[in-house]
Formats: sequence, structure tokens, C-alpha cells
Amino acid sequence: MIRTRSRATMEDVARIAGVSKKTISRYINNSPDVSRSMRARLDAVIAETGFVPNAQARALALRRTFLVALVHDGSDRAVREAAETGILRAMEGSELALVVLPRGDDAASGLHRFLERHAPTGVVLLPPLADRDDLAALCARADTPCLRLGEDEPACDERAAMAALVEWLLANGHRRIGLIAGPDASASARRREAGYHDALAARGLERGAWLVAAGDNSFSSGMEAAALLLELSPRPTAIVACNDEMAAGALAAAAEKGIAVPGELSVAGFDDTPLAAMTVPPLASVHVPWARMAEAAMARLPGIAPMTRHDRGADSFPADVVPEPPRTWQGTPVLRASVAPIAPGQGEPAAMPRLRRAIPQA
Amino acid sequence: MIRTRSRATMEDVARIAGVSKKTISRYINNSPDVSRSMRARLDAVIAETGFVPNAQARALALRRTFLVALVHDGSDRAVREAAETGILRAMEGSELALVVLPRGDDAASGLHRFLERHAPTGVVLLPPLADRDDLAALCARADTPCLRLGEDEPACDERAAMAALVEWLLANGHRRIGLIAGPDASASARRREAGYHDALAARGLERGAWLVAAGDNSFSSGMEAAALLLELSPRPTAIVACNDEMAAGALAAAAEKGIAVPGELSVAGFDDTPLAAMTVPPLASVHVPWARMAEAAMARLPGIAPMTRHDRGADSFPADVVPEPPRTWQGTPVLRASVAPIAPGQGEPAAMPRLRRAIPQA
DNA sequence: TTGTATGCGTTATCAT
DNA sequence: ATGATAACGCATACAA
Repeated sequence: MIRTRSRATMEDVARIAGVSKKTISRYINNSPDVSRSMRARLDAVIAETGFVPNAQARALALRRTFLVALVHDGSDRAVREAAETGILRAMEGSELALVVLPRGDDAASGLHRFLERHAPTGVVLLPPLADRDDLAALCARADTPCLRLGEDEPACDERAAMAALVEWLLANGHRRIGLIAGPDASASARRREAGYHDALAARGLERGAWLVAAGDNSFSSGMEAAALLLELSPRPTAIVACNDEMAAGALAAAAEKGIAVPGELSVAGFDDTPLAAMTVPPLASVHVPWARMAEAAMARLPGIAPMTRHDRGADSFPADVVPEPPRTWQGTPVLRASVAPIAPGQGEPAAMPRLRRAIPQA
Repeated sequence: MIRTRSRATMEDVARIAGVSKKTISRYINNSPDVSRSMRARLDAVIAETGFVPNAQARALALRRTFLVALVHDGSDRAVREAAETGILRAMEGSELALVVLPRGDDAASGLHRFLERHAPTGVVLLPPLADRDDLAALCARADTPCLRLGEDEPACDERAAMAALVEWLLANGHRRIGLIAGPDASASARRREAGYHDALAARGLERGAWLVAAGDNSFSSGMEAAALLLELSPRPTAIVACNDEMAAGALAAAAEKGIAVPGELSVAGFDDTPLAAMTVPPLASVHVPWARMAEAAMARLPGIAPMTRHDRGADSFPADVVPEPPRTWQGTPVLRASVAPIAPGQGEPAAMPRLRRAIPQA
């Protein structure tokens, strides 16, 4: 049969180089058992023949494909985008490819099917799916590394970061601070809410000062929640949302009621997504380094960077030289024009008595 | 060697069913050559054994993986997100998986490597990469179907859609209408710009009335371009941007200058992305059904829907029953609060003389 | 350090 | 309509 320039295989390279297929295999897999001279010789032959290892054949033999699955539930575009960036950066230069797996309620069955069919190198779970122990168990059963972004160490201390943001508001005179919470089912959202409580409690403001409205991370839910909070009397002087999209909704709600931001109301979000820079006024937010977190987490997958199975051998540098990622990442408040120190006369007088008592306790 | 419940293979199913492997293969591939009774028998055995065809082995034999690559340059998140949604909807139920391939300047070499390594079932090129004939040629050489979103038929008539939007502004009294153009290298952006010119020309407003500032589809470029346009005297009464992000930038620029939208300035975007609903005021935009376009385009890939190679045989319904997608998609202006008819006294008097002449010609 | 034989799970060819 | 056998391209166990 005539085959027009079918690609070169290991066999061809081996024949031309005058070695066995196994040597080529070792070369491909970066085995330390290939002498420097042999490697140089093969470099030449491979360049000349344009040989590219067939990923499908490797996958069949290794019982593992060169895919990394990013599983998300579509609830937070921006976080997903950032995570993706980091993952792709980590995969750069490797033969890995990133497949996206949007899973809603069928997360378990969908992931199961994917694992069965494609046997990926690794799975990355995005919040809020990263909470799901059942999904992690599925991966474990399939013997597939599972990275739970925001849940595994090293994670980001969202609670402390939210507390820092709220503390800034408190330090700048705000006392009636509303929170737009995220979905209850999300551990990440609960951590952020806890940070809000922490900051208030640190100032001696207990339950009586809590102003929490529920949201689901969507713009419209943020708008509705903010509308509720802004009906309160005395009205909050600041609203913090558990993500940027809801905070943008709060901006819209304020605009609808003719409430000036930040003149009469400070608004802040969380995650510091691109949206935060695109609102009017620009939205203060807590920067969470999702991309770098994802990139760092990827190091736990085999086949990433210049590390393959064989590299762990004597040839490679000692493990203690590999830079350790930080234990936890910093989430840092980014102050933008949507927040400001409380203005003279801002806030209803009714709120003041409680405040005067609270401040000294801080 | 003891192997704990390794998954069933074709071999197992064949043995249990008392047939040959080839029959199982035919069953899997939906061959019409499998009798109804045989199919029923195999249904049972397969359900019982939990057999799942091994995609890697199939890929090796077929010389093709079950992957679809989405290639984009990261320049338009929202469009990408929408396209992705459509693609995934089309793939639902199939064994295909979607891999994302962000490619910048290295688009050609990156795609080449991917095609070589992974031999995907198909490639989807997003604008502005969909323009690139070299990428399409690469796919052709690899014998891989290539869907050029927004370029292939059926595409969306962006030019007419933009013209319709501008015509609405004209019909509502606007005469000085600025355009924030997209990157020159993008055919899509050029079509939109052409639509702007069409609408003006149809009203007898020729070159003298053009107010075009360059942008690159980013928020900041939109802000800068709008800042330029708003320095003009007489000032434009409306600004249309070639995408939503730039239009959001225009809103920000207007806010910075204290220009009321839509009171003193109407602003509109293009694509009708989620962002358009999240600005203050909500952004008028041209809805482009990217998701449905992508979904429809996917029908051109093999292995989508209930169609496999064998399905095209006598067993399946005749080709003329398959619903044809529309030849071109409609882009429809979505009017939101960022646009309004021109107000009495809006626009500098200096502009009027030219306008008075122009209107009768329409 | 390098080579040999065999397996991975499926599809294609050609026969029946 | 179904079956026997040879690819598909690489990895692994074991031998040398």
C-alpha cells in the first residue's frame, strides 16, 4: 500500500539511528539511562526525520492520556478564566492539553464518564466544585490526581482577606456594613462570610451589627440583595459582596436608587476580576491570585515542567532545591474609587450611639 | 499478575456474547451490518459487564482522537465563552471532549504541534483567528475539519447588524455618531466598521461625518478612544463601539468627564455579552448568537449527534430531512438604557447646518 | 547502557 | 451478517 509521507515512527528513527526502539522510547521519556552521546545522535536523527511521538499510542500503552480536565459549574466565569490561565502556563512546553468540563448537577456522572473514557493525567476542580468530596473520591478511584483549587493547600486565606477588607472600611469610619453572601453550598463563600464576621467581631460589633443578604454569585442576585440592604434604615454606608459580579449588581442597585458611590455608599467586591476595573466607578475588590494558585497546584501533576518519572532519579537536582510554593497565598484588598472613608453626615444618626460604644473596644 | 477488576474490553464482551471482536466493534460504531437481534443481545452483555470502549485504543486505530480544539487569541473572553457554550451543547452525548488552545503570535506553530500530537476530530477557530488562512491550511493539511466561526457560512451579517444599530440612532435624531473601531487585522471588526459607514451613507452622510477612533477590543482602548471622541467639538451625541468591552470603556470615559449617559451621550456596544447587562446604565448592544452559531457549525464535524460514518448509510433518515441551519444568522440590536433619542438642545449648534442638509437626502 | 518479545484495546482487510 | 488476523505506535519486563 502506498502511504504518502506518513509520519516517522519510533521504528524509523531507531532504524536510521541504528539502535533499538527501546532506546528511542527511553529518549522520549527522558530516561537517565541514555548516554549523552547517544542523546546527541538521536537529537539529530529526530530533527531530521521530524519524528513526533504518537500521543495516542503512548496513551494506550501508558493507560493514561495527556489531558488535564478543568471541571467547573459555570458559576464564576472570571475565576475560571484566571485558573485556566495559570493551568495553561503550567502546561506550557509539556505535551498536555487542557479540556474544559462544565458540569452542573450531573457533575458526578459526567466526571465519571470522562474519567472512564479519557483517563486524563489530572483533574482540576474549581470552586465551588472543589468542595465536593464525591468528585475527589471519583478521581481517587480512577487513580487520577485531583487538584481542588482553593481547597487544597496551598490555598488562599479568603477569610483573612475579607476581614482585612472589612477592617479597612471600619477603620475608615464605616459601621453599618452590609454583606452580600455567596451560595451557602460553597465553602469558599462561607469563608468569605466568616471573614466579614471576624472583622466586625474584632471591633466588638456582634450579631446586632450583621447585615447579610443572600446572593448566588450572579449580577442579578447582587442587585436584588443590595436593593434589600439599601431599604434598611438606617441605611448601610458600605456594602461588601462575596464576588465582583454581585458587587457590580450592588453598584447598579445604588444607581437605580440615586445613591452616590462612593459619596453615600462604599461598595467592594471579591476576586479582583477584570470586571472590577470596568465598572463606574471602578470596584474595590480583594485580589485573589487564582492564576498563580492554579499554576502552583499544577506542579503536583506528573509530566509537568521538566519533571518526568525518570527525572526524579539521581540525575535531577535534589528535591530540596525545588522552590516550595508558599503554604498559603495572600488575598489583598485592592482599593479603587468605589470605596471611600465615611463622609461627614453620612449614615443615619440612629446608628451612631452603638458605634461610639464599639470603637473603644477595638 | 492480579489485576483488580480491570475494566471489561471488547474481548470480554465478545467472549461472553459468543461472537467475535469485530462484531462488538461494529456495534460500537453503529454499523448497519449488525442485526437487530444481535444488537439486543449485545445491549444486555454490555450493560452487564459495564463495558466502555477505550478511547485511546480507538484513537490509535482510527488515527484520530475524540477531541475538538477551540483556538482563540484571548482577545474576546465573552465571545469565546458563548462559542464554548454552543460547542459543548453540540458535543453533549457524544464522546468528544473540548480542549482550549489559547494562541497568540505563535498560533501557527502551536496549532501545528497540537494537530501533530493530538490529531483532533475538529478545530474551531474563533475571531479574529478565524480570518487566518494559514491556520485553516494547517488543518487542511492535517486532514482535520476546521470551523471558522464568524467567517464560514453560515455566519452572522455583522455589517448589516451594525448598520441597523446606527440607523436606529440616526432615526432618533443623532447625527454626530462616533465609532470605536476594533483591530484592523480583524475581518469581523472591519465588517462592523463598514456597517457604520453604510448607515451613515444611506442618510447621505459621507466621509465628512465619520468620527472613527481606533481601539483594540479592550476596555482601556475603548476608554481612550472615547476620550478622544469626546474632545471633539461639536461633541458626538452617540458613540458606538465594535464590542461591549470598549463600549464599557466609553461609559467610563463619559463618567470621568461628567457627561450623562444617555442624557448627553448615547453609547452602544456589540456582541451583547453578559457585560452589557452589568454596566450602569445597561449597555445597548447588538446581539450576536455566537452560541447558536457555534452549535450549528459543529454539525459539520463527524461524530456529532446521532451521526457516525455508518449512519449515513441506508438505515438512517434521508439527508434532506436533516434541518438545514439558516444561511446567515441575524444580529439584532438590543436597546438598553445607554441609548436614547437625542434630547432637545443636545449636540452643539455648529453641527446642525450640516445635519439639516443631510436629513432630507435620507 | 542497550536489545527482544510481548501487551495495550481497537479497527481494517479480506474472507466466508 | 459475521469472523480470523494483521496492523496501530509505543511501553514494559526481562534478558544481555
